[in-house]
Amino acid sequence: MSKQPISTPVIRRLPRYYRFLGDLEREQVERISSRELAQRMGLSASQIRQDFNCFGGFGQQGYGYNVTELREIIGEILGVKSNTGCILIGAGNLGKAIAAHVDFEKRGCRLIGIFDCDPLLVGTSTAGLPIMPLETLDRFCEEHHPQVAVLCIPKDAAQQLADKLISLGLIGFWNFSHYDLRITDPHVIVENVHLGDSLMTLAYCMHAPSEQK
Amino acid sequence: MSKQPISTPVIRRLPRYYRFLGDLEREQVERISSRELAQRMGLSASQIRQDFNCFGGFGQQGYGYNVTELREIIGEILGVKSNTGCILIGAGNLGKAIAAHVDFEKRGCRLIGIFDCDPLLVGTSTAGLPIMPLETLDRFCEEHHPQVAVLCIPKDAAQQLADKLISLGLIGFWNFSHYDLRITDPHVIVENVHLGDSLMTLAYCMHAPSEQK
DNA sequence: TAGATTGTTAATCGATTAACAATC
DNA sequence: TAGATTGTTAATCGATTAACAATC
Repeated sequence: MSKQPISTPVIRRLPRYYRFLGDLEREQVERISSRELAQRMGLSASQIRQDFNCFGGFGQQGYGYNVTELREIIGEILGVKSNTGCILIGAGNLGKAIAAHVDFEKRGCRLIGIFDCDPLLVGTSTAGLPIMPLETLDRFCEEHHPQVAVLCIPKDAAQQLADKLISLGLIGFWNFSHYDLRITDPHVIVENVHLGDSLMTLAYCMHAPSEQK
Repeated sequence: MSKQPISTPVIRRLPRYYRFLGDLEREQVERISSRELAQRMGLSASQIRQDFNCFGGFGQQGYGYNVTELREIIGEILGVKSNTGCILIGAGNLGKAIAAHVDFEKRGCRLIGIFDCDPLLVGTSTAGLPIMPLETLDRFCEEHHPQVAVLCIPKDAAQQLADKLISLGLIGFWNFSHYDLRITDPHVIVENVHLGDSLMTLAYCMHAPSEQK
């Protein structure tokens, strides 16, 4: 379907398209033109058409795009129907909130294990899953072959744990530790989330000479 | 100091520079060249010099940059010494985790109030702050003039609440609701955080034809 | 058919990279 | 001084925007 690799900006816009199309579906909008969608999303119509045409022509001249159909196609591209096994490591405040708050299933993921090294947490459960001791991680991975690890651990532990997880076969990291993982293996994908950076950006824009985004 | 507005990509890199320089300081590195820093951060040396020179020349030819000095300057630019009053609305899982996990102070912000509409939560406290009923929001804002609202509320409540908060004088939103706020007022800054989008991007990259970032 | 809107090519804009003179 | 590395200008690259022919 796609001939040349999709650029990062396009990829990052896909989940947002998917979200907006979901909203439109809920509003029972049947079809939408690139112009209308652009207006809603604060993008340009050109950009939207360019983006969609990275993957093929989903629209119809003179008509626009069918909302349901388009949403399904983008969902397909994003792999929302897959079932990627995820484990979460670090069941502190943030870990628990992510386990409870993020709808993994809707995004083609399934949270199958939560781990922590704190004996006080081990045995309790979050999001319907028992928190397991870190010592059982190896065995768990051998048995269940999770692909993604959600890291909610202190920065000092991150790199070492990531390396270990790679050796256990993990190939994706959703990293909330305050540390930028640097992985050499090109097959391993890392998504670093720095909430602090996001807050600082907001703070900067609020006080910058001429507020910009 | 700055003549023309700083571009978004540059702004988004500033907190990351600040973080890495903090690491270097902790490692007691005194000076660093753009080349070395680039290597560490996975950027190009050119880009780093360009970025810094948006704000003025902080380096010294033949020497490089003084780590402590540079970190202080970037901190200054980011406003880490300011004291922006923040309130958090929605003390569910995610709200509590953010209150507890994000170091507001280190980023020039101060969390001064937490609100929720759930009577079961009101009266309890998180991150050393009592959770207050939403009915007291107006009064609180009139008294304490917070500038930033952290929104950890359901998507349906977001836009309406944001509008109300703007009328109460708030000018910045750190928005975790699953809804892209669209604010017309150019003085109001919005930073939308979509954790779900981030997870989807990761999932896409893991399964995309040729994994890219 | 006429009107609308796409898909796609070309033009523009902006960000990154390369190069090098300035200078510590 | 010679070597190193910045600050800054020019060249390149890539993403966004504009334009328009194709077509529903």
